[in-house]
Amino acid sequence: MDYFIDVVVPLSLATTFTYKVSQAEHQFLQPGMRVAVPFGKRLVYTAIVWAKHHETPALYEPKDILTIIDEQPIATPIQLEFWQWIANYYMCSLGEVYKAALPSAFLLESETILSLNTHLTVDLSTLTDDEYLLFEAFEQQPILRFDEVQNILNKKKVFHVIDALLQKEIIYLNQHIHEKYKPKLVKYVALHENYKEEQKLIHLLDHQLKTEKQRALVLKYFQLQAKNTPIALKELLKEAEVSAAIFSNLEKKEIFTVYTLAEDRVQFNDAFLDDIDFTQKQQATLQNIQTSFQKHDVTLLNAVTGSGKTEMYIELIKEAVQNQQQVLFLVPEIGLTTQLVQRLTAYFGNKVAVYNSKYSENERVEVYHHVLNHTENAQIVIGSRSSVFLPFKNLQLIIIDEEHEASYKQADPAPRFHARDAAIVLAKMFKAKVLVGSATPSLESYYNAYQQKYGYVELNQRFTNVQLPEVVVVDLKEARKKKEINGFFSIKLIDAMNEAFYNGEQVLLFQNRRGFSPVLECLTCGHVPHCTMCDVSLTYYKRQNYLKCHYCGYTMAMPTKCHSCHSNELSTKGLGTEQIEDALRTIFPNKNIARMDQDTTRGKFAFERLIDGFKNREIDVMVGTQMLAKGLDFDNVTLVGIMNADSLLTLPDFRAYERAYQLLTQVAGRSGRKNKQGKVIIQTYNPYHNTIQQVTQNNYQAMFKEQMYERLHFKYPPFYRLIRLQLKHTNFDKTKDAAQWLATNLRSNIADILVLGPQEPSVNRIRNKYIQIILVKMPINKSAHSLKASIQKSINSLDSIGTFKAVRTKINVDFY
DNA sequence: AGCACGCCGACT
DNA sequence: GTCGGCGTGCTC
Repeated sequence: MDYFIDVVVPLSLATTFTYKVSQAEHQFLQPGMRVAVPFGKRLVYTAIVWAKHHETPALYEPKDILTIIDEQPIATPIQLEFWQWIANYYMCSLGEVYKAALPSAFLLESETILSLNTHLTVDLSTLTDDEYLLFEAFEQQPILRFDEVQNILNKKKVFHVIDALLQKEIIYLNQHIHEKYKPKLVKYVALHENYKEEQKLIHLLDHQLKTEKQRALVLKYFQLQAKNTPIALKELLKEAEVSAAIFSNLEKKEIFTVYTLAEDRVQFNDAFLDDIDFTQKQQATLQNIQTSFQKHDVTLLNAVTGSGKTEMYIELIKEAVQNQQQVLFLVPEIGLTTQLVQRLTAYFGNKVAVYNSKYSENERVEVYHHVLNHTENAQIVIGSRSSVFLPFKNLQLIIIDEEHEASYKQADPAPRFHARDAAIVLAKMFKAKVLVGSATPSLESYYNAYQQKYGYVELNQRFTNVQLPEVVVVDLKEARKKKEINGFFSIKLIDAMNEAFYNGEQVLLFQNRRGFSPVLECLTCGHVPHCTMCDVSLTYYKRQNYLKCHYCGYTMAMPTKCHSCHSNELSTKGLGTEQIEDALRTIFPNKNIARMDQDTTRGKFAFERLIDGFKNREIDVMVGTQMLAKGLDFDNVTLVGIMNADSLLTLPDFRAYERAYQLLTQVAGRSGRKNKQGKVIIQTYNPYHNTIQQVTQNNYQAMFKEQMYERLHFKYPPFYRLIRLQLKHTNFDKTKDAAQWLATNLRSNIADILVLGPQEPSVNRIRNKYIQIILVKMPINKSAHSLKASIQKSINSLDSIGTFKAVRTKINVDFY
């Protein structure tokens, strides 16, 4: 009998691949274990075992695997089932899910290593120039990596040179696989065994220590030893306040020895438990959630900002933790959750682990292992969307905070999954409970609650007598007419800022655009500089004095003359955060002004530094983009200004009004503090716009009703499922023809769906590739599964047409 | 997705 | 003649 395994390779390929194994290997291997397999001519991939069987493939000769990597599966059966669901639902390959699901350090790199055959005398006259050059390099250094060869020959295509040397047996080749994960080693200190006996110890203390510093070091050692935990060298030196030189001296004299242990990077200080002071209202809400969980697996918690949502979460987590269950706490963007992590660790100490892409690979691997082994150290995982892929064993509670956030939906690369929706499916597999929370729920979730598919709990009272802020709308047209305006700032806004400053309070200003101004225009001929590779105008940055593309990052120096007519009358149009910052400095020259957007929060701690500066009240005004809206709690902000609400209302997106409502409400929620009502000023040219009115009246219901009507009428979610197909190619006509062909094919072959387009997106060229969009809508009550299969079929036919092969199709299910 | 292979035009 | 550009096909 022959033995085979089917494996998933980390590529975007639709099928699994079959390899041959020995009987012993077959017995040992289980689905979820990693194996290294040869793939194609010279690649090695870390594949994951999907299935075992005895069916000999008819059409090809299976290769053998190279090695087994794991002793135990690193993916659980539930995970593999979950991967399959993601691949089916979001129409992508298992390989793409596999790649997204594991920390990339688990996907071992294959590295080709070339070594010199030292037993051979080489006839140099038979070598070409390149071959000779490479041979010389080998004589210097007998082992070379592939990329080193590329450097030596100073070109990319080096295979033929290597091949030639391989043929002549001058060099040989071996695959070298290495784990990327290295545990961090920490040096610990122990007294040398010479001093185990008390006699000698006394002798040491009395006679052998020559200096005060040496004595201090040894005494501190004994002091720390009393705690009965390993003593880290670093800690000892710090506590004793001596330098490393003094220690190494004692080490040489064989008084101390050093040993190393692997240290977990992910460590927090011990918990200090604090009882939460619950208002009656909160107590009742908690009760309501628990009652709702008895009937519904998913419950929506609609809680206004500042109502003590987090305390509610903590209580629920406490219960799960007491029962040894695992908890997943999903958050939209981890950079903004430092405050949350601090609060949870205060209650649960080391039981809390954080999992997100901003942490290092090694930290991710550690959390993964902790979850896999169901250790205490990761009973509660706070994480961004990728943490739904962790290898949970006993997951019983999932909390999804700020559930309406669009960043839960992954856009690129595949799998283009929605973490909220995926988490709900995952919960079903575990029979776990899900709490989705928001102050401004997504229409989808609210509708689910409305239809009683989800349970629903409301908490509409703020925690500590903080009233909801007063919202004032300023009509910019009117203000301009009456000359009640100073640049971009209405007099009302300036007055309110002055009042806040007078009271020693802080101000947040929101503007949806970064840079100085999004358009540079020639006043003579109207020419606007565009990105050379994308169909967008370049954003002007005054500080750096350059123009930058927000799609591909291309920059060019600020022109002094118009490229088209050489006029030097260039003017900026439109408003970005940088320009507001500048204008503020002229109006309030002695106030501290800071800016928070993608451009100022680069680097690991830039964000924290800004937040800390603001918290410590070193900053009077913070100008920022959406980032300001995301769950930051400042206790001294009494005024929030929205520079121009219209930019939110004119976005070409069926969710624009919903998003505008959510964003404005969230930003507004930053205003107000204990015992003082906050103020929000919204500047707009459309003061009577429904959405603006709904925000000022804090009327979610009205927004919900209006938008649901629109969604039903124009056939959008939650009544219809959306699948967005994007076609991309360097040739405009080819892209368009392919899109036309596909749209026609979809229309004629699939009943029950609506096909819109093809159309060009508002930015129709990115990085020199043209884009066409087809939007497929299907009624929510039709079986999505078979319709998706038909769509896939159409795309496959497109791929099989010669001229359209090079056109890339991206599928985005539940497009956001 | 990578990556090799093969075909074609552009240069030492 | 070789180099490198791009289109095509394959990966167990």
